[in-house]
Amino acid sequence: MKTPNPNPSVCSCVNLRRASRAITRIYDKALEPVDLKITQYSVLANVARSGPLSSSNLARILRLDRTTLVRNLKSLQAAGFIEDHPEAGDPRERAIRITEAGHLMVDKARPLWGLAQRQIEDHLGSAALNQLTTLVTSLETLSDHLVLNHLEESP
Amino acid sequence: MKTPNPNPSVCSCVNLRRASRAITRIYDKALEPVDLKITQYSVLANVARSGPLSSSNLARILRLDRTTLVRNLKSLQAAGFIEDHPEAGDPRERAIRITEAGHLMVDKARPLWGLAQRQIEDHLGSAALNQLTTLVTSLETLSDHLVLNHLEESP
DNA sequence: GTGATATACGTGCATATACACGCATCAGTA
DNA sequence: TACTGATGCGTGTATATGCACGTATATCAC
Repeated sequence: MKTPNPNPSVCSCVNLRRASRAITRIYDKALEPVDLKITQYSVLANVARSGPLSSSNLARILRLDRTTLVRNLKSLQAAGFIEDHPEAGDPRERAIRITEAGHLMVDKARPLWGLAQRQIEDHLGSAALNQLTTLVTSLETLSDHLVLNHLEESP
Repeated sequence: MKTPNPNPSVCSCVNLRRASRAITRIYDKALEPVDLKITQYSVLANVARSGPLSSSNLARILRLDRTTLVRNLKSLQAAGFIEDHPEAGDPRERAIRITEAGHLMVDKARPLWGLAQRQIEDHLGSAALNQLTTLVTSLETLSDHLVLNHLEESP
């Protein structure tokens, strides 16, 4: 008999990371038919919804490190799902926009994402999902507080 | 004015990944003085507690892909915190054990980990932490069900 | 206009994550 | 004994994550 399902850790961080890996497996599996990962679908769907925007702004929306996002965009660009053009106005800014192929892919992937989402809802229940959204906000707030406190070094 | 704190996503997976990144920042920041990441501390503390064991067994305990663990162990081994020796008996198995330096590091890191843990407990409350452990178990069970269903291909 | 500060962007580096392979060995079986 | 399936292990490849650093440009104060 092998170890079937080890208990949660005493460490909240380890538990959250475990939960994150588990749910990622579920969504990645659901998106397998269109050869997308949930991370890629998430970025693509966001660009589709928001319209052209800079990588910095997109990173802020996704709460993702800007440089991480830049690399994640690379695979989507290589696949032809997004474009990256210099923007008129501020020459530093570049505008990311979705392509026609990108739109088609989002339309194909959305129902698969919905499948995973429904599986999660059915299995966890709406109460747990609400608690999850609270958890995200709470942790991001605390993180901002603890990690980004180089703002008030009262001179 | 910049976007301070975007709302949670409609996607539970994206939300959990965001939460995972946020809490990882908090613990990594706490462990900064000893130059360890929470992922490394987690592995090291587990090896310290469990005693010598194979990478496969450790991966099962941590609910981590075995090949992922193998690479994570590399940095700990390079730092001299763990050793990896062939085991008597089955020549395929190798036994991972903590070194003296590893023990010292765990002792130095534990209070820093405890600091982060307490910050999380204070900020989230014990109810949320209990819900989190439920969430982990629930998601891992579902994941095992959905992803590892190559066991019953009723012949 | 000049200088300080903030912002936008990319790259180098290190680590984390997991799937697909291949190799070696063990254990059960014909 | 030879075959077969299960198990333990490592690597190749791809993606994800974030910090440190450097470059270019805008903006504000003077």
